[in-house]
Amino acid sequence: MTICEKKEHEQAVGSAKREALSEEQLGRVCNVFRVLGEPSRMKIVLALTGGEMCVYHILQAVGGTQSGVSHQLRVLKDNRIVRSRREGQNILYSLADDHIVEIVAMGRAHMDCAEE
Amino acid sequence: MTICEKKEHEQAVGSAKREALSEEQLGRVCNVFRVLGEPSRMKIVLALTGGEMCVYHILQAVGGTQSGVSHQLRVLKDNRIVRSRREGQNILYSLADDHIVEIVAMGRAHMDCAEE
DNA sequence: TTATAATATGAATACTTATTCATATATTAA
DNA sequence: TTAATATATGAATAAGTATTCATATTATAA
Repeated sequence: MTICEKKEHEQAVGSAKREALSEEQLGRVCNVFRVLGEPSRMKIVLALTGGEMCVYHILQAVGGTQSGVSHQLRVLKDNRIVRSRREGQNILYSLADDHIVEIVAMGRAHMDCAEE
Repeated sequence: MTICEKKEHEQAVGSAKREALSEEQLGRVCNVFRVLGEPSRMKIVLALTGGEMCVYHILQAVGGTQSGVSHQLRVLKDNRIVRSRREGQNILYSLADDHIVEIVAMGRAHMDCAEE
């Protein structure tokens, strides 16, 4: 592979390098997507679109094991996709912010247009 | 774990189940995010935000090996994140549609607000 | 029609991460 | 203060997948 000398490409390379995110920023952007890219977690996020829920009800909504759902909830929380508050014996989970709703909506839109 | 009888939760469970995506739909939504959740691929996508590029220039922009980038490009293409066209000896890659640009922009926005 | 350039691909390996199992913590009720 | 409920967590394993290496394919130029 020697050289492709298209001027537009070289400009694009230049701007790509200038505007490149730091490793840390890149990691943070990717984390949001990586976390949402797992069906078991996406199910939880979609369930929470309907509003705040305790773990017991999340479990009813998405299925699986208590331990599994709990682990996934922690990943979601660590990555600020969801937040939680305690109410008595229950911990109530909800989506962390509106970005999440929008991001998921975009994902669904892409899914629809990517349908074969 | 016996019973949490909050009426709102039960409604949320109900609507979550009614509106649940099929396994196949769920898989498609997740794929978009899973693919974007890998730094090596996100770098490529971000590079292509600046416009169409051949593999050689993508390689210059993101680093890594030729084989590695090529494999990642295939994953991106299979999931309709990018598309490609041949021009002589070169294959030119570009983002598949505007959804991608928007999804990535949202991811960045979430990253910013999730900053500690 | 051979050589070279540009890109793609199969197989193997190395990493990452989801899931499971057993157990721990925290809250309320008795 | 003991028992029960609700949720979380550590460690182990299993599953998935990124990366690498060697090689194949496709297009052009000599």
